[in-house]
Amino acid sequence: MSKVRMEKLKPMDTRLSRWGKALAHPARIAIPRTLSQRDACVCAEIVDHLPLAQGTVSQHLKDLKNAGIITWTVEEPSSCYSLDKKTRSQLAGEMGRLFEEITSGCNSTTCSTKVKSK
Amino acid sequence: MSKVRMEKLKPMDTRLSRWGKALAHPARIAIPRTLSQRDACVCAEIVDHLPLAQGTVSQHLKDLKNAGIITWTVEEPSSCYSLDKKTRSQLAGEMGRLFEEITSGCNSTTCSTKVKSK
DNA sequence: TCCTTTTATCGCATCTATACGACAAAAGAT
DNA sequence: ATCTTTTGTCGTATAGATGCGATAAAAGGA
Repeated sequence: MSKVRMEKLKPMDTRLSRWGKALAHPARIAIPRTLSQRDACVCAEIVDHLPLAQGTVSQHLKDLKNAGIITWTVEEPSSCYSLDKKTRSQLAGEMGRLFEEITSGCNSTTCSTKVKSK
Repeated sequence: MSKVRMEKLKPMDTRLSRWGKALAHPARIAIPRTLSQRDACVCAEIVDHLPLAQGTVSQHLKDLKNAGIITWTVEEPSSCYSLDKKTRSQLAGEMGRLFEEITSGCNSTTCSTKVKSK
C-alpha cells in the first residue's frame, strides 16, 4: 500500500494491522507459543521445532523482533529469545480493546442505513 | 508456504494465523470497527470512509467474509454488511487464549537452555 | 592463528497481496 | 424493453512475503 493511502487511514488501525501482520504466519504463532510453553529460548531449538530452514526461521524471528513481540539477548555464539513482557500486555490490551469494540457494537441483523437516492 | 510445510505445523497455529492475516491490513481493521461504531452497513458508505477504490474495498470485504468476521445480506441492488456475532466471540476467545498462553509463560530474563555440545 | 559453533544476512526465485479501472450482474424504475 | 444504481469480479501491474542455500560475522577453543 502506498504511503499516501496509508496516511488517510487512522494511525490506530495501521498500528493494529501491524500486530495482525506479525501473527499472520503459522511460524510466527508457533514461536511465541514455544517461548511461552517451553524454555527453548535458544535459536537452534526453535529451528528444531519448525519445518523451516535456519535462515527462514531467523527471518521470522526478525519480524517478531520488529513487531516488538519478542526480545533477545546475545550470548555468543548463540542468541537467547524470550517474550517481551511490556509488549505482551500492550498487545493483549490493544487487541482486547479492539475485540471489545467489535463485540459491543452493531446488534442489528438487518440493514439500518440505505442509500435511496443521491 | 507449501502444503507440505503447512502440514508440519500445528493446525491451531495455522488457524490462528488466519485470524492474523485477516486483520493484517488497516482497511480490514477499519471496516469491522466502522461496522461496530456506526450503522454504516451499506457497502457504498464503507467505501466513502476509506481511501480506496470500490473494487478494492469489495475485495477486502470478501477477505473478511472468508475469514468469517463479517456477514452480509443482499438487498438488491445494495449489500448490507454486519459483524458476525458467532465468530466475534470465537475470535475473542481463541485470540484471548493465545494471549493468555503468551502472557503466562516464560518469565526468565536470561537464557535457560543452552546447547553446549552436540 | 586457524577451526568450530551459532546466528544473521544476502541473493535469488516464487508466490501472495494489493491496487486500479473496466466490465458483468441483478433488480427496481421509467 | 431499457436505463439506473449498486456491488462483485476480472485483467493487469506492482509491491511485499516467503523460502532456500550460501555466505558473513563473532567469539571461544584447539
